[in-house]
Amino acid sequence: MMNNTKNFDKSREQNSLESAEDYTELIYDLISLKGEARVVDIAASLGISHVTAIRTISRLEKKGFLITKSRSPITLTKKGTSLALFSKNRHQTLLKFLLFIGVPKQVAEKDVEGMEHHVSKTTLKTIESYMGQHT
Amino acid sequence: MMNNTKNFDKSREQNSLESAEDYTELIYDLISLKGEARVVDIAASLGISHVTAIRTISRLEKKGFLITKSRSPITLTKKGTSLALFSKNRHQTLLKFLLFIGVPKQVAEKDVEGMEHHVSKTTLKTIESYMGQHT
DNA sequence: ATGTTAATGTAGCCTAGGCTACAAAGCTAG
DNA sequence: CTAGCTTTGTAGCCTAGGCTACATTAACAT
Ligand SMILES: [Mn+2]
Ligand SMILES: [Mn+2]
Ligand SMILES: [Mn+2]
Ligand SMILES: [Mn+2]
Repeated sequence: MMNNTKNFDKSREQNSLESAEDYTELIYDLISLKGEARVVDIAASLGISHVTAIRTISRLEKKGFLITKSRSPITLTKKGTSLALFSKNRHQTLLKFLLFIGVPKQVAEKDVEGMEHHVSKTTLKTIESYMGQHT
Repeated sequence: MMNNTKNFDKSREQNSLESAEDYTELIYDLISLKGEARVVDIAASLGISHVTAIRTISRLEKKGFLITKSRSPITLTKKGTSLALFSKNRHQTLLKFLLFIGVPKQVAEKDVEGMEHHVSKTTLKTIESYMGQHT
């Protein structure tokens, strides 16, 4: 107890990456599946208004994750693609793990969407290794 | 992919409970350990300014989790105590689980602080049962 | 008893993420 | 080719959660 300052801090810092992770992951998937990522589809997939999507996307552009061109589909930068791939992999691994220990699929899919953003690389590695040994 | 609207939604809704969970848990611990919970200690423990702590605490009071009295220590309502106990238990369980699968203590303690808020009751139960069977 | 320090509170500013209402641009059918 | 949807964009508002600077209150020590 007490003196967990750093843990809380980290938890909050990381939060600023959550959007980047969810958006890049989603944009990557939209491009794979539909050929392009449009604001409308992003907003629909995230269950938010297109206005909110536009503003978040514009922030992510400033941070170098993606590129927008007025009334054109959104594309990921190298940095954005990296983050998307990393996020997709982590999402996948965590989902598999929850299923592995017996969490029902519906629940696992819901929980992973939030949990994923707080799983460190070390924990991810540990999960992978644990599943490897317990098959 | 696509159509994960509800999962994202849930992930965001739940977010509004995060503060309540962290604050009630912390206040509960402060009372146990120091005999009372004061703004200064809450702010220090969370690594934020006392001003931010005061404002969040006042929001939590409006939501019925705690009671403040000018320049007096903070107390938890029944609702707040319930949430604290639930959060502490969930924190404990998740931490034990991460340690169980081999995550180093420092890392586990950091990750759990964020992850805990996204672990559903179903997943928590699953974790407990899994650990019970694999001891 | 009073001066200093510590704790609490207020004012006012910022960013991220939400929203509605409205405006403009672009596609698509008829 | 133009009328009407669809998509994108803008203006302006809100809340949560951050902050600094300053004010006030309470506690403590000399
Ligand atoms: Mn997510
Ligand atoms: Mn995800
Ligand atoms: Mn926490
Ligand atoms: Mn906790």
